[in-house]
Amino acid sequence: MSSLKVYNSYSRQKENFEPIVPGHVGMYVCGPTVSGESHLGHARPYITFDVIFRYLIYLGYKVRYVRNITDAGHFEEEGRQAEDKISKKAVIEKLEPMELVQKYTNLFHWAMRKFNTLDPSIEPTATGHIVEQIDMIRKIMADGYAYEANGSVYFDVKKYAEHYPYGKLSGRILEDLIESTRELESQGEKHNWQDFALWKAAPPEHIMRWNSPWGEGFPGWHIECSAMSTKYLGKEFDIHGGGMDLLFPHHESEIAQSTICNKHMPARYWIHNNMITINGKKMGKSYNNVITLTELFSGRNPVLEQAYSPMTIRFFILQTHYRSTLDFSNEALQAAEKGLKRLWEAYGDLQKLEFDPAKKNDAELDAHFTKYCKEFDEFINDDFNTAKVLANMFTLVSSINSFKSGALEKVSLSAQTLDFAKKQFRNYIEDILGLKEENAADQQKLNGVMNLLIDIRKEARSKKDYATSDKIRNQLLEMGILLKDEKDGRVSYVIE
RNA sequence: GGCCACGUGGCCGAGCGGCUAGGCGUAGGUCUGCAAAACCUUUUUACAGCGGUUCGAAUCCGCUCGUGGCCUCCA
Repeated sequence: MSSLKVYNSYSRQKENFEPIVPGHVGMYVCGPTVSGESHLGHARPYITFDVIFRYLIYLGYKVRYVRNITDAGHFEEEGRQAEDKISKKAVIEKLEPMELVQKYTNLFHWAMRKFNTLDPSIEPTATGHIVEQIDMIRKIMADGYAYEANGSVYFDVKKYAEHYPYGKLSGRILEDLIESTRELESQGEKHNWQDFALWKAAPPEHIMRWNSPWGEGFPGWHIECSAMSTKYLGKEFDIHGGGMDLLFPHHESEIAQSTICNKHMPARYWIHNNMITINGKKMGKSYNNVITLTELFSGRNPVLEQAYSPMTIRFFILQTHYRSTLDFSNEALQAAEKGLKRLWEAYGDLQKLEFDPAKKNDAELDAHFTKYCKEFDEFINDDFNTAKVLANMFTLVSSINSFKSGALEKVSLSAQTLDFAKKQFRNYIEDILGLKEENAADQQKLNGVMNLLIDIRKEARSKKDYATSDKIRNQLLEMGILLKDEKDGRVSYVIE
């Protein structure tokens, strides 16, 4: 069997995956900022890394998957006034900051469950690790790579770049950065424009604030991931993941901080997923083109022609390689919906197939099935190419349907091949790709059925055909569905 | 302006030097009281343009055009 190869953003090539500690994998993925509702773009990394997590487990690794919750909020760009997005919005909504954070965290978890993602092993919050962050900043200062200014602490990028390969991950050269400064913003209290904040002094109106050796303030954006990944995964761990848009400055800064503090590059393999676009543009708050997950599930957004179920979206994302951009469109989602349905039905049929010794074995067909099923391993090992795995499945779907329709009635797979195919399909569809039966999506259809029954019952009652009306009500009750005649004449139902 | 990706048949999307990607759609057909659904088959100048390397290029190199990402919060 082939071995796992992953594309490492740091080296810009595919590398054999070899964990630091045999049999164990530590993986850190940048989690959501819970200052607002998650949108389709956010679904991509968490589904992508869920498949990676699942596959590593499938391979037998003991995986510790750490995905943080950024609940401390970050200050805006230098030059503009520092502001904490979370506390700003909380004032508007008249909520406690932590209340707001809790609300969006819950919503995020709800959506992740809908997507059938496995829970991370640890989901640390930034606000819960202020102490660790302060400790880390102190170490960096003690080493002389950070300086204090008016209660804020900045990382000295220029000094770092003199000793370490700053910019390697994102393909940036410090000199270019200096030259490419488009606007001559005042660098203020920073020594150099490229320096980034480790700690920011909080202005009086800032609600989220903590005591620190440098006065009241809040942590800089990048330090939380360095602190939490170090705490739970160690000074060097296997995989660090996130969206491509985090390459710079976020991950570059993380590398710098951790390298100084821990005397070690934090991660061996950097894995980045590409963006989801809409009309060719990245989906993002600043472009004002987001479709939130609740809108997607309910269809309540003007650009949506219909609601799309979580599994449709998961499948849609898996049909593309994670490092390619993926453009949203109703047409593409609808194609995914139909494709998933076809795959799922054939999968069910396959599991029901029984070996029939009375039928003639077709060696060629046997080889065909074996080859295509074996290739699942090869493709997923090739930098998690879920698109190719799915393509192979669809090729076999035709054959499976042929068994069912009778076109291949006269022949049969060998017991061994059938068994292998069943196993591979189950392992990949359910365990690795994380697809599941979608009862929730059928809720709408159930509604239609119920309304039909309710109408029939109404008609029967109006004709005093109580035998029929009672039959409907009583039999539904036996199934656990209670019809309720409301006072205003409407009929509702409850599933018990 | 700097750095980096990408440009595949009606649409979406694999592809990493030779061998069928796949999905959706289309067109035939099977099934069916009718319809829908489902299923089968069909879709063999698709690879932005122009050069080059090679026995052979969508795939490597160069140039041109186009789109996008990062450089600022961002998955």
